[in-house]
Amino acid sequence: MARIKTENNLTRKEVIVAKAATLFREKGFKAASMRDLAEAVGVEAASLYNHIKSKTEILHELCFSVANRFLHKIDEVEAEQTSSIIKIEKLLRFHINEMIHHYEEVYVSDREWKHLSDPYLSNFQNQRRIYRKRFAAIIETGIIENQIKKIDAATAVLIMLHAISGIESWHRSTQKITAEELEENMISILVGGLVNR
Amino acid sequence: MARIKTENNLTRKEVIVAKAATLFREKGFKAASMRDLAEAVGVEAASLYNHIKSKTEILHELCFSVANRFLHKIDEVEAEQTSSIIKIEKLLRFHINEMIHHYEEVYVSDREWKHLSDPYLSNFQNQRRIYRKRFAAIIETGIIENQIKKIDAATAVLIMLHAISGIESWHRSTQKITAEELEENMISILVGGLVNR
DNA sequence: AAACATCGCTAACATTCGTTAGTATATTAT
DNA sequence: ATAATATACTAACGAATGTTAGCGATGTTT
Repeated sequence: MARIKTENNLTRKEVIVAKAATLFREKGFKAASMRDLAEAVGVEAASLYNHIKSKTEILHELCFSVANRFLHKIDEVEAEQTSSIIKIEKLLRFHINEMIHHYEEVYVSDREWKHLSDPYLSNFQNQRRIYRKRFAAIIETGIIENQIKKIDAATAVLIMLHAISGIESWHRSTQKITAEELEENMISILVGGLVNR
Repeated sequence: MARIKTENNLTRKEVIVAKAATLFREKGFKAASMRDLAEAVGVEAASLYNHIKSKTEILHELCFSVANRFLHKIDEVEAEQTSSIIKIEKLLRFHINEMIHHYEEVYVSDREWKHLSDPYLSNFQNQRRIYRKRFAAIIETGIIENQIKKIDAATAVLIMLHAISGIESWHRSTQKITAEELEENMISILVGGLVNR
């Protein structure tokens, strides 16, 4: 009888969620069926329900684990006694590395959260809105201190975050530059676009 | 008997495709059903098939009409006798305005092309790959001519294109800056991130 | 080895999906 | 007015979906 293999101290549920992240990224949440997921895990569809409550619960787990990591990071960065530019660079580097090393989860959280259902949906949207406001506030401080050129902070945030989601293309490309090169290139362009000179 | 209203010299098919664009953006291609679309158009689901061949055909139409506009534009820009920076700025402004004024179509083409089926799928992917290469080539020329800082051109393209897709957030936000302000802010940050100084 | 909990299986369910067939009703052309 | 065409309707199809019930197999604890 097939059994879900658990390695690296992962629970069976965590194995399912991880496989689901890959599948949701590849096909999209709606197009990925529980039978697809079951096959990827090596088990029958019904067996999944010994470990998870529903398909949507998997999406919850993915979206909120990602959101929490970002919220935790911005807490940390805000508390630091550094310039706005450095704070922004730190946040950007965190985003970039999350997108590089936790590609599937971050991507799914970014693109498929629409399929969450209330109250999780409004909750997620709120967190997201607040996160962006806090990010924008850092930029605004930088503008006041003349480190950053006079731009609309909300627009800047939107550019930064979406630009980073472009790492998706990097993952799928055949001739990749290294992760380090990618990070430095992105920082150079994005931070370079902000600084006042 | 309900009839599809056609205004502005649009065919009934074009009305359906336009409504579909809105629906596909809101719910995603897979989650938007033909019955949803029928309701939006004000007709029964089966009636749609007097005008379109299939659900996927609608997606074809959307994706390729958008892709063709961009290909046409890059043809035009490449032929001009101007600096790389100006060419890039022109392309960016075109992207920005497409995203502002043909939001639904462009967004859907960008996010839902995965649900195309072969041979349209590979065709679309090819066009996309070629477009990005041509965009990157312009950037590389700019680097050689010392107008643009030494960066990986492919990464720059990826940042630019994804950053612009962030206009999605602008559309959904409640307190919008004007379209003109948005355009100038984006150009300032994106072009500012490229130039060699 | 017995008892218990965990896990996976088969079978089936109610829905929803895209789509087709066949027919009725508008609109346009003769 | 009549014929021809375009468009909409109702009804239904087969396939795919998420999920549940019930049972048997496996693993763990006593």
